Amino acid sequence: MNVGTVLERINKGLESLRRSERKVADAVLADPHGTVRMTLAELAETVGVSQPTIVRFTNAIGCDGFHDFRIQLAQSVALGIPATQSVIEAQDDTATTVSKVFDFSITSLDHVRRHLDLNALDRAVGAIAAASRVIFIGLGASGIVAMDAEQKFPLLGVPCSAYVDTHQQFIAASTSTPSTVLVAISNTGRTTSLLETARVARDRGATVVAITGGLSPLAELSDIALVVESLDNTDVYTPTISRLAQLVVVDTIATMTLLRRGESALGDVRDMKTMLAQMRSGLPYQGVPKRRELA
Amino acid sequence: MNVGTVLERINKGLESLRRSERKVADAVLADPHGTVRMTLAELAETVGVSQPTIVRFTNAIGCDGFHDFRIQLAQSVALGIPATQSVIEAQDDTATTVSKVFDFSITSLDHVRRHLDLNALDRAVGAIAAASRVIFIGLGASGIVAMDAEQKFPLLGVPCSAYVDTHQQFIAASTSTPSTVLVAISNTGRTTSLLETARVARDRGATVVAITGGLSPLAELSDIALVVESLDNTDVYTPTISRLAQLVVVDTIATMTLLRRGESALGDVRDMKTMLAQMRSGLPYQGVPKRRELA
DNA sequence: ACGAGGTTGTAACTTTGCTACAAAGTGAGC
DNA sequence: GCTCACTTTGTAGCAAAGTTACAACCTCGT
Repeated sequence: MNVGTVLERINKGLESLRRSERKVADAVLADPHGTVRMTLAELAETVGVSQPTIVRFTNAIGCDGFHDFRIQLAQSVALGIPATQSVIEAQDDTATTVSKVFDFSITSLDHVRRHLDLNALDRAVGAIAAASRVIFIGLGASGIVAMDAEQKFPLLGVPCSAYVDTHQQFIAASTSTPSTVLVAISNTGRTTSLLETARVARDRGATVVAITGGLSPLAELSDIALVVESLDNTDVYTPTISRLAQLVVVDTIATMTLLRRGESALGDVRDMKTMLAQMRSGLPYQGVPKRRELA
Repeated sequence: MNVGTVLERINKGLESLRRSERKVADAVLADPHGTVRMTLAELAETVGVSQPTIVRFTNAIGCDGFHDFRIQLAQSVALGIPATQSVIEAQDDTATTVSKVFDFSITSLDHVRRHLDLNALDRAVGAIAAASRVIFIGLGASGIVAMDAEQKFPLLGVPCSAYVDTHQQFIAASTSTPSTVLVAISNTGRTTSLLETARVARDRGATVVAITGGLSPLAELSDIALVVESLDNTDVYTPTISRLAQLVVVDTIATMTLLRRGESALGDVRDMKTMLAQMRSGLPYQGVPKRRELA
């Protein structure tokens, strides 16, 4: 019952509400921000129904009284109005557009945060941490995520590479071994060439990890499927949000891998950061920094 | 006074609180999630102070009574505990680690959403929409953002390219003209080579847009500075969050550019999405789709 | 040690949200 | 087309929560 944010639940349960309660729902959806600051009496007044009706409404959508409703609504509003309930329009001014784009991004991340399969994540980290070689593949926006991963994992001592070219992806998969982990990134999970490549890797005994937007052919053929639901709606104004969530999932895997590697890898990363800061400023190489004690 | 979320404000004002109020602050920070569900009396009980003290505390941190405090705290908690107040630790289990990484990402985006300079953004969009050529440059994580932009802007009819190699960046800047827009992406805003390149473009009359993490040499020399504060803390476990916010800012610019271009560009994007979906599935090219009426 | 300033708690008060019950509306069956 | 059972909505009183005025208490300087 209580899955998703209040706003999502109101939308979903809209049909099963009584007529007066429906009026309440409409009023809340019309101005969620305003509703947060209202008292029970005020809301009843503006909607034009009695106070108990409001309370019954809050119960109907899975809240424990008006108090609980108000808090949950406040939390929902804090994240923003999700893309499923809002559209960017041509007449929106700058502030509105910025709000909407950020709202979409934040609510999307919140959604993934709630729905990520922790068990699958654990297994993916285990596989990557144990791998002799990690290959990230993706096309388009997912290719960006693959390249981002390629920047991150070598820091942790995991030898890895990313390929955003279908031929090179195929070649890499063809040379994989049972100790290889192939991370295939695709929001649709249906891109033909990527599926072929993943099959090749699987048949060569590699572990295939999929980062994908839902149940899909890619998810099915992979050993470990990380489903990152993007809630991308079809509106063309809506920027491609899926890649953000994918990036954060990759961040999470990287962080967890680092945690497993323990203090030694941690020290390496610290040294790297120090040296990188010097390099950026154009300073000559000054030798590997002395290890400070750990925090 | 009321800048930032409640949790941030509590942390900042910690010193200026009375002793009993300080006890309240500590209790709230120790368990923000639990505090949200508490009543005034309960909180007073658990902290070991009187109810009016709680109320005075809420006023001290800029809330209008306990009610307002609870709502603001709920909103703060909904976004998550920011990286400035939390550290990923080796003993964290999977669920905790995931929460923390997502919390850091979401609170960071929320921070940018609140602090983005809308005026600068407007000017950046105006410049890009009017440009004959747009060049995105960045190194490391910011290079990823540049490449992401390169994927997005051509869809809007803006001719653009991204360079993640210092030499190619320099060459591109050297061939820029007054109708060129150079978007330089750098979290530190201090990387020597990037600064040199930006200066070249500026001296050739190009418009330089900086996407950077704070006031920095890069921000100073650019025509339009988009400051995207990242709140990256120095902890090595903390993944590089800056790039996420940069990506969303690029998304925002792209969306606003599309809005300015109007219906014609919009139709192009729709056609592209249709054709791309076919191509992904391995279907042969079936001709440009007929334009449907607009939503 | 005494008193002024600031700090904290007590108690009465106001507002707010909840619930039992009554009234009104709705629809099926005769 | 009327009646009866059931659902839906509102009224009114009540319990609980938050607020405020004031008194007691510390604390620090003289």
